[in-house]
Amino acid sequence: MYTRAVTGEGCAGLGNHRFMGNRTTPVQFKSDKISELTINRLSVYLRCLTLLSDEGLQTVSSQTLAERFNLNSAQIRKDLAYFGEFGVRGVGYYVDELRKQIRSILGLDTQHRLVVVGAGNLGLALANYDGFSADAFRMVAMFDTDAEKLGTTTKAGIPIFPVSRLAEIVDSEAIDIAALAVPAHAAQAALDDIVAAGIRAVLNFAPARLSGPPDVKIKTVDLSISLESLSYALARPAAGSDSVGETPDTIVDELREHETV
Amino acid sequence: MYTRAVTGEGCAGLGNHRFMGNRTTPVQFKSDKISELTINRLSVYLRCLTLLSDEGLQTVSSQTLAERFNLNSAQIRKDLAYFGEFGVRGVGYYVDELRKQIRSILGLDTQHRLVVVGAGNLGLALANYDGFSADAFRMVAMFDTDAEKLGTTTKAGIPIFPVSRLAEIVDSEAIDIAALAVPAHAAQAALDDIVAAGIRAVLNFAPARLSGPPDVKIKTVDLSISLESLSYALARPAAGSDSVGETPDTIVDELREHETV
DNA sequence: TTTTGTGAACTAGTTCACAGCT
DNA sequence: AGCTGTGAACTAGTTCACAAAA
Repeated sequence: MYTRAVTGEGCAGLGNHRFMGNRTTPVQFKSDKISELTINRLSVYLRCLTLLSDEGLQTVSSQTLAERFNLNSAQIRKDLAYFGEFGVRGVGYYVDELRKQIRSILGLDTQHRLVVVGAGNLGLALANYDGFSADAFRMVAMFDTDAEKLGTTTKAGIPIFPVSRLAEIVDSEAIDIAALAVPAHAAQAALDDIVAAGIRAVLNFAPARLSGPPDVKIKTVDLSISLESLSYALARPAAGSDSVGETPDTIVDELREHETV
Repeated sequence: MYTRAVTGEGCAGLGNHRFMGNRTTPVQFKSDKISELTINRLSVYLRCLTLLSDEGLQTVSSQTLAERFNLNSAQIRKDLAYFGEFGVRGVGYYVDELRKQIRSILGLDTQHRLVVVGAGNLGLALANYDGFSADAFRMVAMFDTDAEKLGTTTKAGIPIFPVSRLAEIVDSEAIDIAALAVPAHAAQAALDDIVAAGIRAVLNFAPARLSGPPDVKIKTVDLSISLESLSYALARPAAGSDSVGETPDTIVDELREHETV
């Protein structure tokens, strides 16, 4: 059901930003519960727009954007419409303006400070990973329990601390987000430490179902599940070989409450 | 025209298709088009069952399984029912029997041989990652274009070859699956090489939309999108603080055809 | 014109609730 | 009795198609 937003009541004022949010909440939303799928697509749109911007494009229609990147134009419009009226009829969207809006919606206009818990292969790779936007995300520290690793730094110079100092450093370094890269059996305990330290957003790489308070956002990236679904696809030569079967993107996922394993 | 960009998985029911798997397809399926969501949950169920098996449990009902691991019992039954009748009324499911069935469905009863293309931080971490079941997945080789890395091996002893030898090694080593861990701008070219070498299943870590033939299964794990959705959650203190908001799982995702960026 | 924004229609996915088997 | 397997009901997400704006 289309919440309130749809019933035309939404004269919440387009474009004007009310500061309801205390912290950094620039854009006013028309609807409350926006799907994770929509949010993920926003990231995709942002990436596409950046490419177009680099090409020097000033404006783009949902139609063109969709054709260029194999998206659905109605979906683009609908996704954006949840957050405001960013387009101009007869023209399309102003590329740089829309990029700015999406960055704002996603909270990418403020910098997030990250730590990685678990200095194994994956944790070290994440800490040194240069794939995400450096101005929105800054890697600050790593934590591990292995005495040999403590006091050292990664190749990129990220220091490694004992987990016992997590709360202290989260506080002093204003850490926002933690990536959890410990073995499955240690994941719940590590998550508890992370939550106790005051972090409310966790990117979990442990193949485990974790439980945390409802206000902590846990996004799990499960490599085993991903690989196993490839295994399934191989076992089934079927697939959509019949038609143009396309499938855009999709995502990872998130969960909130209780959860285990 | 629906064509391109769709979601979930392939196009809606159009042509009927295939026959069941020829190769290693032991279980007979009742339905053709099974959702990616269902497949991902199968992996979760398998993990849960393994835990129960380790605890010595012989049988388990969907009810018990759901309570223990915060799943939905009707969904468990429905997911399993797509593939056969594995339960016994009045009893539940035989744990080890069901594990075997799920492994078979997911193709985990045959070993898959993997390569990683891109020997950067992430690629090396993947090659050495010990998180996935060693008997279903075997890491065989890595590929890179950086002359300095060639001829060396990873900590775990995986050799690194030039990308020019990809087709040769895929063939001689019977490689099944490739993980793609190169920078976004090089991803499409690397995918083309992988496809040309005969691989039909790719785990893509590049934050790029890739295009390949329809019969090649590409599963993208996009760390940037994951992080950005956490950023969104932080920007919006809201969340489901209102209710017991639960959100089961969800997944990564997959795509098939053309795709860019 | 062109292109947005959006109700309505449609499709996919989840949960309910119960007939029927053990 | 206990529990599966499954149609039916419901909820979520996507796509259509068009009125209204520029």
